Amino acid sequence: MEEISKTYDPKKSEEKWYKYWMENGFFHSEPDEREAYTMVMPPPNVTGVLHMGHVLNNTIQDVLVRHARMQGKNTCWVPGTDHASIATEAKVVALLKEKGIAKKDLSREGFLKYAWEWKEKYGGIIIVQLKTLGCSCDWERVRFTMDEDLSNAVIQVFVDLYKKGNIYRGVRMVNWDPKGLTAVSDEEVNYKEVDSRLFYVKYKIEGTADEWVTIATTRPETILGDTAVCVNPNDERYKHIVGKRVIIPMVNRSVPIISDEYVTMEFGTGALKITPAHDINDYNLGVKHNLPIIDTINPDGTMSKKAGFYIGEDRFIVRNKIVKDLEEMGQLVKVENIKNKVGHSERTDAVIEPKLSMQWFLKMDKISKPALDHVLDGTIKLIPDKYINTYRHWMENVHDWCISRQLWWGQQIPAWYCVDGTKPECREVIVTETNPGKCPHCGSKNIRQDEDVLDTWFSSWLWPISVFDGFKSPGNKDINYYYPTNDLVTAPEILFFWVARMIIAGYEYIGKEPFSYVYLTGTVRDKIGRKMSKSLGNSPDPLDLIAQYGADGTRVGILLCSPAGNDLTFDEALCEQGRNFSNKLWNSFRLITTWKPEEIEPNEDAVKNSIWFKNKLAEQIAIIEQDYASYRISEVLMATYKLVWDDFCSEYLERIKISCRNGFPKKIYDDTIHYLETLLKLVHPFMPFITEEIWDNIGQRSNGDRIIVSSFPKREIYDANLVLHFEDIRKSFVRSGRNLHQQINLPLKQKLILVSPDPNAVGLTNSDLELSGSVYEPAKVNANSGKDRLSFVLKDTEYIFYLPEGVVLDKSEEKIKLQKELEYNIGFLKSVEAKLSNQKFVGNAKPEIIQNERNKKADAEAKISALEKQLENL
RNA sequence: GGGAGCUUAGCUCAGCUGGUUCAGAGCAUCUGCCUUACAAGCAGAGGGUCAUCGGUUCGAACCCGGUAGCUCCCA
Repeated sequence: MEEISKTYDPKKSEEKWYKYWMENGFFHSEPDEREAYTMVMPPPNVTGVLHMGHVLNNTIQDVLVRHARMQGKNTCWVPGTDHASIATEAKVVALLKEKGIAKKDLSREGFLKYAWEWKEKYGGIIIVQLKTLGCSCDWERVRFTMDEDLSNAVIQVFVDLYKKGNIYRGVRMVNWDPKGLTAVSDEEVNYKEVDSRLFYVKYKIEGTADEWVTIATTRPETILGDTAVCVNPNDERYKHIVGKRVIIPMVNRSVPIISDEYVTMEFGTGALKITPAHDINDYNLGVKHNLPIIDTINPDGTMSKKAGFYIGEDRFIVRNKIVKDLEEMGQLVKVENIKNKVGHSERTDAVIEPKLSMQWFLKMDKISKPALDHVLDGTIKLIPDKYINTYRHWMENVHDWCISRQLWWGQQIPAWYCVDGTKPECREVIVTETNPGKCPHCGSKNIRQDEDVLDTWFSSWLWPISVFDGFKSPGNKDINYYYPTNDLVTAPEILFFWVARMIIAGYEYIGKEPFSYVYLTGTVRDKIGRKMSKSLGNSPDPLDLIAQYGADGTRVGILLCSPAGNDLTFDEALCEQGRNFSNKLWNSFRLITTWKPEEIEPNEDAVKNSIWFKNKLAEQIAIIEQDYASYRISEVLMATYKLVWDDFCSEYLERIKISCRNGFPKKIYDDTIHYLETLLKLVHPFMPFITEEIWDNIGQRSNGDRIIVSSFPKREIYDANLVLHFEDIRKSFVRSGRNLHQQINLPLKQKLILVSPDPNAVGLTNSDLELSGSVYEPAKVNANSGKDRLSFVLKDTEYIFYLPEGVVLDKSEEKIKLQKELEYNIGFLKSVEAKLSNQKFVGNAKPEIIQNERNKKADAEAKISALEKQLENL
């Protein structure tokens, strides 16, 4: 065999095995008689590049999929991308701008041509990047939310919901993004605390010479659209002016002073200016009090003609200008610095402008009911379940969903308007899947399709159904076999945006939940707790990490610290730990290859070591199985990590090295290979590449004999006492012997001479003695008596060692140590005795608990007497 | 303003039904080692008033209430 490199080289294996898996169709799924395990990937934005959040999310998915595959299930992990209308359109607009093309100079078709070109060229890079991470998706099933079939499904659903009366069109105050030039949903607005100024402006009361009312506002530019001033009816200060009118400065409009309990008396002056066109609360008050609406701001955030002043100038520039003008007019009373929360667009970060416009809405009250019920009744489980509260709260207070977006990139709303100028009485709205050609009401051919497209979430909420063509051909083989899917792995931020809506669609269109488990991952943060983001530049490039630590190392790095639902502060050192783990595994394999099995009988020591590890392995497999069942993925990883490193490498292999020093029995060799193979299987979901590589190297493998499709280790009966004995006796003995060496600064090579009791009597073996740095030679001591002695207590038995010749013991240190231990044990005994003499404890506690205390008492007493004897000996 | 959650070692987190020495793990730190698989390693060690105050209980990190700090959601 050629020499194996001292360190594991990920580059060689990663490309090789990914290609191999693909070529052999291990990722691909077709319905068959096996149990299905299905997962749909949360489709990343087509504009995106791989970031740490994706690494976390997709690694967890891959672990689940690989585990299920090894359990013999027919696994199908559907990848894909989301068209992300706002983000993508912004990207394309920016690219065109660079080329000197303005969007407004293009037709819809012309723009979409560029957009598709962009998508083909740059879109979905992220999907390819997932391959380097080792994701075992079914690439033959990759989907895009604007694929023809998926788009048709969106249109079909829109028409269906419209016909059911769930979709309506209405004027609403929407969150307008003046940069993206579109409405965004409530959920896409981030409220950020910012430093603002609160301006106090006085309005003259109509018909008086010098009576004024002072209002406070953070947005003086909206004064031009004021249509009332409102005070609290209980406010004594203003009772006398309710019903009078005030003059709005600059525009000199006369507006009423109204009263409403909505107004907080304590804020500002207690008098609130009302601008129904530009504030959601003002709008609601306006509706209530029948106030006129004056829209003074254009879609791009500049002042409109209706404002009368500053026309065409930006709202923020106007804010400063109007303040100056008001000051000159003597109507600015004072300015205060305050902090307030201002809505920003999640997509463009522009300050949201509340704006009235005609939008399409989906009624949520009835349709969302099953989605709430089935999470509460446990049909769908959220992991961790603390999110149920949040989910319920949202679903019980759900708002209608604004589904129209003023964009071109996306599914155009299938609504046509009759716009025939000659027949003004016909304002027919026709909602239908295909262009009706003419108005069914008046017969006019002058009809125009709605310009807007649908919210991207209106596509992705259908994802678990549409990727299996459940709308195009209901009841087809795929949808019947794969739906409901099993798990969904996603971020809590989109629990409502996406998860809740998928559940709604699932019940509405299939009558069944889209998935059984929702695993919510945490947010990846940097070392100082900031969310990792492109704009902050605080995220490492995952591809760099993979290049540096290997895909396996990176996967382990991100999972080491990521319990479900908790944020994780990512540190590159974790990937280093992952890489080191690869190397550990690699070297254990390298050690085994140096062994040449012989047809000899193993000695007792070797047999004992092997039996111990067999049982240890079984014990841990049971724990791992349990952890998988409860989705404690990072616990699975940690258990596996320690099993490989501590138990297999540090204990088992080290002992076997000793017990098989004089020839390697085939029986033990075979056991060891079996153990390694079992461990590789346990590790495989986390580290697919290195495990396949080692697997391939430790045997003659046929083409189908690959770890990726091997069967996951199953729970077996094991002897818990045997495992316990190893920890309590054999391991403790070794540790104590080593400690004694450390204490007296004696190298392990210089052996302590054990004189009592017989190690065999308590089940110690040669490897225990050697690892502890001792030999059992009581005969030798007779000649040496008088030498210094060391001792320790192991399970209430005292072990006495003699020092090798020429080594002198510093007794004082030893005494101090023993004294300390004695004191601790006396204290412990006291606490146990106190418990046992407490009548209430004895009367109330369960019998087994009391027995336990009695055992503790006996143990402590034995230990104390042994320690006292030791001290005497010194 | 309303609601939810969190606070355990220097860091990141476990701790499931209140009861074994239950105060844990990994990393980091410190000490000693280039011991023939691995220094990306080996062997040891130190480190916590379980945020805080009170209550329930024979017994509380765990259950209940108050307080402080942090996070998220809704307005």
